[in-house]
Amino acid sequence: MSKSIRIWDLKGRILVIAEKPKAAKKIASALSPTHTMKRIGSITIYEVDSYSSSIIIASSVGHLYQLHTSLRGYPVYSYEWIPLHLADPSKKYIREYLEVLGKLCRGVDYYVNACDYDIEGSVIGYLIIKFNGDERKAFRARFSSLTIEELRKAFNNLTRLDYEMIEAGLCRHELDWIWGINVSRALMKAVEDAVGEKIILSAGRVQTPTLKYVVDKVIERNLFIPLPQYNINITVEKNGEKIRLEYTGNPVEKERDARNIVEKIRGYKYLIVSKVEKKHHILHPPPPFNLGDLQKEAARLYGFSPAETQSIAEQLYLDALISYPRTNSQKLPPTLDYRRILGNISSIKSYRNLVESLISETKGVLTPVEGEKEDPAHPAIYPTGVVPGRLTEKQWAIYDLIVKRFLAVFAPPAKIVHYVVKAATPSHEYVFETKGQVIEEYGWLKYYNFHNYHAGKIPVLKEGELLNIVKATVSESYTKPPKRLTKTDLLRWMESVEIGTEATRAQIIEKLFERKYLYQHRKSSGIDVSEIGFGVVEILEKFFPDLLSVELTRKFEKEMDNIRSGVKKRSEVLEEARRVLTELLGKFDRNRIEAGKQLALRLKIIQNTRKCRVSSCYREGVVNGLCSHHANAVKLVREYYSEWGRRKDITFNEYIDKLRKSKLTGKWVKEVIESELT
DNA sequence: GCAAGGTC
Repeated sequence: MSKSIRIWDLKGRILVIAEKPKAAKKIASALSPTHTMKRIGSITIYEVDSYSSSIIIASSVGHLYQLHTSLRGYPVYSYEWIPLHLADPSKKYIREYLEVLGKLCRGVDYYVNACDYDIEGSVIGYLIIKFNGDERKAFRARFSSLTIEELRKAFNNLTRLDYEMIEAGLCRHELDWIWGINVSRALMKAVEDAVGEKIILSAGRVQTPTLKYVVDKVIERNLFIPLPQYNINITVEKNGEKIRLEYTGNPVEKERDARNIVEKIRGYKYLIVSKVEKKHHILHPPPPFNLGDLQKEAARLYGFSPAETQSIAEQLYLDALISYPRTNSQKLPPTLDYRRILGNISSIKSYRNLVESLISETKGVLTPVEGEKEDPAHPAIYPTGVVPGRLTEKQWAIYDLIVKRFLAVFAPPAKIVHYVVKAATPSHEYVFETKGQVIEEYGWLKYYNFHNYHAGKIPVLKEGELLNIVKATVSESYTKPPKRLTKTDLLRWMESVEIGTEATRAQIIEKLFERKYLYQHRKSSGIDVSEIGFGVVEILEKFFPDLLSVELTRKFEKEMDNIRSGVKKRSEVLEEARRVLTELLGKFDRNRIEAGKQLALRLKIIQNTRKCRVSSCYREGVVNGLCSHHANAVKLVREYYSEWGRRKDITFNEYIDKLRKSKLTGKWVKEVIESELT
């Protein structure tokens, strides 16, 4: 049945189900400007009557059902959908929505699933109709934005229920559930069997690759050995003004080479300006915010965690100050009345001048820039124009970012000059330079004033000019370890490999902290991995390697596509997953006590009889009494000595002493220096 | 109790 149908052709009572209250309201407005509003308890529903039908628009609040099992132990493959408030007491507001929807479902002739048009929306509406109504009398409305035009089109082109999407969505839920629940239970049971303690551990398709990403970075840092390198610094003079130039060949690897270069330079009295280059760049405004971009900016400017920014944005949304924040889109709805919003914003004192300036600068022609990213259900984040009442300092900070970003998207580009001045020795053997950038026109930077561009000056130098050398020196520096990751780095990584969603990424990062796999490093904004964090990754690497890589997500996505295109059935995909898991869990069981002991060691519940010789280490000694990481550190310290020797005259003992005193040396390297090499 | 996903 590919034929579509108009909602107005249905006779009798029709229930339209939206994904959330705000969407229900927009749908009601699109169906009829004269719709009526009714309250049942604390819930609002809308009614639209025609001569032959009565349409009720009601809303869900996201998922109302959750997968659940009453069985203990693993492997467990039997589960059912139960109301969310029964599974999670913190969600008790769900109950009232479910009661209202249940009652409405039982009193109508037709159903329309008008949840967001994606696999989750298909599941949300389907389960409500399946458990409370009659899916044979159900239709689907398909729209990609909540504008009046799109909505009207969707309700004039209702199709049958989209079973391909529903099946794909149900399958995604079930796959995540059987992988997550079974492997989490296996980890917990292992510890319990080994040492009799109940500790909450978990693993999953999104959280585990994220943990593994941090673990790999921390291993790299902990094993880091800095290398010396040499910079040549030169100061020249012009009209009594001193200018510092950088050697274009910096850094130099060998100390002797650097000293030789400086000796030669000192033999010359002056440098010749060989090139003066000015490049004009146009810097276009950034696109309007999606949630990820907002989280990154709030972290960069105010140090807010992604979860905190999300929570504040949700509060602003519920106060109607901003549009829906859980969006990936960098595009504004073309039908939005930008002029009206700007007018309202200008009544806020701190924005009046900015808005006036924007209107005059653009001559009232408001064309927003947009980014590449899209979202099937929502546009980019924008201020609604509702004037805020009292806001906390943090709420104000987020609101201010959103308003200023919204202003900036209409503003003209900024103009920047990049300059490079090069000067060489008379032999042209050695070339030095000074670079910088200067703002010519502020453009959008005036509205979104959160960038460090300076209106500095360009040094006035001409090609062929001579510059007296006043100083030439060598300075020693060291290669730097990779930076500690922050929560924002994790969020950015999750976005880049496309795991998790706008709504869940920040929560999943927090979950890794709740499990105590990760913790905040004391003296920096960075993240460190705990012993149990390392331990869980090591055990999973051994028994459930699929869970550590983002490839599992890619595999799920392919299976969802197969289901949507009819190539595979949900039951086949689940059958395959059960087969794989049963085998892996079986192998795990045969090694469960040993795995449990390894985890218990890291939890410091038991002591290792064959502990690594490094006193602070809880891992097992496997190579000459050292754990694999510390053994690796010893090997690296020896290997790096030859590279240090090539760069600089130094004895082994002096080298070890340098590493011990340097802040750049990795933690495990320092530990083996203390216990093994002194 | 354990996942990941939606939204107040």
